[in-house]
Amino acid sequence: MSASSRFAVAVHILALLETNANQALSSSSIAASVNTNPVVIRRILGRLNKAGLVHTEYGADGGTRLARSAHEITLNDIYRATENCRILPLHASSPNQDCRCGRTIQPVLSTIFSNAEAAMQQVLANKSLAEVVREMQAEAKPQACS
Amino acid sequence: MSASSRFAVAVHILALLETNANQALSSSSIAASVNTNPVVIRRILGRLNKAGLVHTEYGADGGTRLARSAHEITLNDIYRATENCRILPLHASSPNQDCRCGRTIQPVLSTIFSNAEAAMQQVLANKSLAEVVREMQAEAKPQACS
DNA sequence: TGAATATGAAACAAGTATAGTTACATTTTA
DNA sequence: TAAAATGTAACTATACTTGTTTCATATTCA
Repeated sequence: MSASSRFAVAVHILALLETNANQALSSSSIAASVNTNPVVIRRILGRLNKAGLVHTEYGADGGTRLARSAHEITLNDIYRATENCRILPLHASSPNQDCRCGRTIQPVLSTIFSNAEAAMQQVLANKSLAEVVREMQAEAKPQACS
Repeated sequence: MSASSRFAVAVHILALLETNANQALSSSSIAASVNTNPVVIRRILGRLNKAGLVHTEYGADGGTRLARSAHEITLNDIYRATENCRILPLHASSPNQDCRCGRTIQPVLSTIFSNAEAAMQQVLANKSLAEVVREMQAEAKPQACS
């Protein structure tokens, strides 16, 4: 029932693009930060491209940049670009339609599951990429203690 | 990772137990409504048993009953009993710790993902099994039209 | 007591998704 | 034209879920 790690990697990629906004980054250089294969990065960049979150250029000196300001990208934008499925799936095979319970459970659950997923996405929608980058910079600094 | 339908099936099972509260149900009869194998049902019942949501008895005339009132069982109780993992996973392998972004992304994401998951579970916690059964009964009746 | 009926658990197969890798065609720039 | 980059296909390994068979164990009742 879990999502994939694509979402986490996608946020990582976009945070990296934001902190290096002066240049286009290649999939290889991104892969070095994520610690994985460049093709894995390119697969995720393909989704982010299709969603209009990044802009990629071919060729020598090519690479990827953010397509819009980090203030205008929410984590939910990234989530929807990278994950396919309902996070709370219904039955694998259809319940027995000759049973009253089997007939009625799925429409009821479908509504509830949609509401639950919407609540999760609302939290993501309230967090921008810019905020994430700011929190990462705070994380990098030593904490003041009392 | 493929998604698990255990949660949906577990709600189905418990709704069936509630609507047949006068008798203990065998895994075979439950399986007939869910349209699957009795062993699949017993695996899920094992989790529900461990969580204290149902009570199972061996032997002829055995079977499973709700361990407490349907008003006192929330969908989040069922969710936590049946699903293991974080719903929004972090990176599959640890990012590059020599990169500032690689070092700081995971603690930041971990907090955000926890908040998002908590919002989802809050929706589930606000819905009792009794409400689900009521909605299923409403679903079974023909709708009045205007 | 012994047959019948349950559960619990182990073992296995099939299906599906992810993550990682290699390889190669294509595009762009110098 | 060479170099550097993307996009994509194909393959492997891994992991999880679902479904299935099998069998030991517990309980009830004739």
